[in-house]
Amino acid sequence: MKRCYSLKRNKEFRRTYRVGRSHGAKCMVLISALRNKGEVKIGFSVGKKLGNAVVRNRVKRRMREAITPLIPQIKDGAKLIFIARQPIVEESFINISQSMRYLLKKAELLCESAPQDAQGERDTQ
RNA sequence: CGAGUAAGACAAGUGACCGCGCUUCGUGCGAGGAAAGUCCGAGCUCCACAGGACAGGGUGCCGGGUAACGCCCGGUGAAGGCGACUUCAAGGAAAGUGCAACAGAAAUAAACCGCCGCUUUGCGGUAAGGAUGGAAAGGCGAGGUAAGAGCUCACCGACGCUUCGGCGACGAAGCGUGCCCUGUAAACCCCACCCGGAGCAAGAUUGAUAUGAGAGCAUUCAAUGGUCGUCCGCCACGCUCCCCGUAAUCGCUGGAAUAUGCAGGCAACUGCAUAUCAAGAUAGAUGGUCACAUAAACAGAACUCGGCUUACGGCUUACUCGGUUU
RNA sequence: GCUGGUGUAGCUCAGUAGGUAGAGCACGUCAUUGGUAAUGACGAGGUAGUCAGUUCGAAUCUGAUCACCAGCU
Repeated sequence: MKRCYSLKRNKEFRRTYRVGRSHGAKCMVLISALRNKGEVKIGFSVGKKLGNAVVRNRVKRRMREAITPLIPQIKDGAKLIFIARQPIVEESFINISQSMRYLLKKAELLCESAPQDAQGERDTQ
């Protein structure tokens, strides 16, 4: 995941929290806000309760790696925040990326196009 | 074989595909021994080139090392352990002040009981004995005495002096003093030495907003600020509350650097020569999936170094004690 | 990253130039009441976040460590 897709400023985080709608899964929560213009921006929030710095970094890295193949399919102007929950620490990579797909589908942020979907399927294998 | 003591290095690598940051654009480089805690010491930066006095803080056996240190090395002394070995904030209590609960006759100064003597409602001598206590007037034995007492003597301890050894802390030997002052300085304190303050969110440059709006106080002194706690001294200048705004670049990695060899030193460490350049992010990079029998502990750089402390995995070497066998 | 502060009974807090650790609320028992509340009496509950050190003796002094809280953009 390139740096330019990441959600950075505290202000943007606050705006997304205020405007966005939330969807939950077992190991993470998605907060999403759809704006008309702009690029896709994705932020990750990993709280201190999950563990020490090594654990938190690993969670962030795996979440970033899981979202990367999905970025082209996300609608323009989407601002996303993924909040990690305790079970993600023990979760396998495949489950993480599947639950991300599930959350994005639930939030209706994926573009509907068959070949990209097929690509996603191949990735999960 | 068991129990222990000390020291040391390593704590991940290779390949495939897909990624991330830096970039001299080349498939070049890319977390640790503790990156951690922030407990010390420095570099660097700014504040009056940091001035005076008083506070305040730190260190505290000796010698050496170091840019510096509260760190390290080698010694001395004390304490612990059968031992290998380990630990120690280890100056001064005769400069002064304070504190020592309870118990005990008595706690820093002694006569409550006891013992002895006498001129016996008492007076005097006496610290050998007396359930306490952390600490009770050097210990123990002999002589001595009315009873006792370093009163006298031997040994041990303490203190002082001299000589010798050592750079020194100190040690050894000899002589003398009957021994007149308990503990606590990690209580205040005294002595010696050290410390200006803040910290990369330091600070510099370029922008933007703009001398912003409202309320209160003051308009000579003063007050306030300029990074010291107080005073002096110096400089600047209206101050306080509240609302709005606060971006980018640099600082940012070549350094008391690392590796190897030689030399000096018991060692810590130092000198010389050669070679090398090895993360630099800014919501914060080092990853994901798989294979190699199998990757497992503690753990993630944020200005940089030197230490200390704490967390933790398996391994190697040397030594000590005990048991068994030869 | 840097700088401060706090840990004492179930809860909220006292107490410190070192000497048997206390208050209020809450809890238990008894009294009071026809019964409950309020009230009164009695009682239980702590080794002071943890581990070392100094001291005869540590909640208090010193060091290390753990947890929590606050401030600086």
